[in-house]
Amino acid sequence: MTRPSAEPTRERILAAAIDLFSEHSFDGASTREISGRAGVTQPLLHYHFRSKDDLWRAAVDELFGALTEALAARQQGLRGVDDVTTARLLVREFVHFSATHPQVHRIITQECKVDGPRMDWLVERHIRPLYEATVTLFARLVEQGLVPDVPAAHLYYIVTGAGPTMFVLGPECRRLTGIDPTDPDVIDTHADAVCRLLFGD
Amino acid sequence: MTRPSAEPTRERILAAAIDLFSEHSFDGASTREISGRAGVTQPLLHYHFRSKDDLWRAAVDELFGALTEALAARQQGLRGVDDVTTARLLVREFVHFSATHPQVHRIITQECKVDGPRMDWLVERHIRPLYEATVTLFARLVEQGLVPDVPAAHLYYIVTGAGPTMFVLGPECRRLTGIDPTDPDVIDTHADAVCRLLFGD
DNA sequence: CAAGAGTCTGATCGATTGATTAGCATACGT
DNA sequence: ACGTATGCTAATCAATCGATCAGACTCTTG
Repeated sequence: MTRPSAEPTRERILAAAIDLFSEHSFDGASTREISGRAGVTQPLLHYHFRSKDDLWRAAVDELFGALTEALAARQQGLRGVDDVTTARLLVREFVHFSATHPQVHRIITQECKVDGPRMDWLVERHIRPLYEATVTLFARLVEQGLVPDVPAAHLYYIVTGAGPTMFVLGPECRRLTGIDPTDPDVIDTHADAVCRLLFGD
Repeated sequence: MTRPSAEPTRERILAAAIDLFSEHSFDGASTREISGRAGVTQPLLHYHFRSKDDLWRAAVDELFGALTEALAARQQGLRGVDDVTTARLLVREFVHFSATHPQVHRIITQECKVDGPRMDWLVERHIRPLYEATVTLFARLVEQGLVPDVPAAHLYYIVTGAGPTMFVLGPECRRLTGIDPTDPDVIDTHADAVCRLLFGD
């Protein structure tokens, strides 16, 4: 048997941290709860990550890295495609990712409603690149009259609001409407709806 | 000088609780922080409200009471008006209220992403009535072809996502876009944008 | 004026928080 | 084979959490 590698445990801790930070907020998720779900002892968190704050940053890096990668990969396959189709498919990809990874928008809504060091870090490191890319694409569409004439920043918040909310509030959605927000058909229906409102039929 | 009445202090405590619960979540807001902002001592919270949980419920009642009242008052003034115009103006009212009271959607996104007694209580007491009213109105509009043919539940989550998100993430919006989400002109622009996407020009 | 109810504070409780320390066990380098 | 670095745990730290209790102050009532 080989010497136990640190990597698998690190990953298990990060996965537990992503879930619990996104569900219970930074303050609400205790290090003991995270270590418990990861199946390790609490001091091990401080061995792999120096502090709770460092653990949060590592978890957010992992989560937003996956989002950025998914969007970049989708865009790679769309070289030469016209702007409307590109935007349509990127919005679909974003809705789909938000449905399968509701933790992203959960963490955003937790950290970005109050000023603080975590918000500063999150915005500059992960959100701003996505925002800039979204806004330049939407601005081109508005210029060409392919999308209602709305300031791009407002379009950004409309998409990032309308797309993920149903899945961020997944448990509420199930209880309130009876609809299962993890059902692939439901996800497709929602992506259709958002795209239809934005780009027309 | 008259004997100090309990009512003003109760209101100050509730106002502080609404702000801090919505900003830092139930776990993240300590009773000492709330009492400090309200200018009273911490044991006084347990005098006016039996527990932190009771205080949270009272604060939520106050907050959602204001929302329900604002929407009801708006609808009262629209007796006899056609469905599209009614929906348009109610959505505008909702966006405006969400902009001036971002605490509403902040608390929803905090409590409704995980099952629990607070979510059950919040959904059945405050959210379901608003949901039912919204869905029946939207279903009529879809039936008349006045709104894209999208299941009403999805329209509900699109509106409750696209409307408040810019204001829920107010500090982020300011930092990310330079736009001041408390500016009345910005609020109007956003309400315009949401209505245009939903109901056309 | 005296008794009592209502409003509020200081002191303190046990529980839980993030963090630190000392030390155990195992596999690798020499 | 021996020493050492790596991965991990048990025990425990001070700080903070929600909550409780006894008592102080003030106005109302009889």
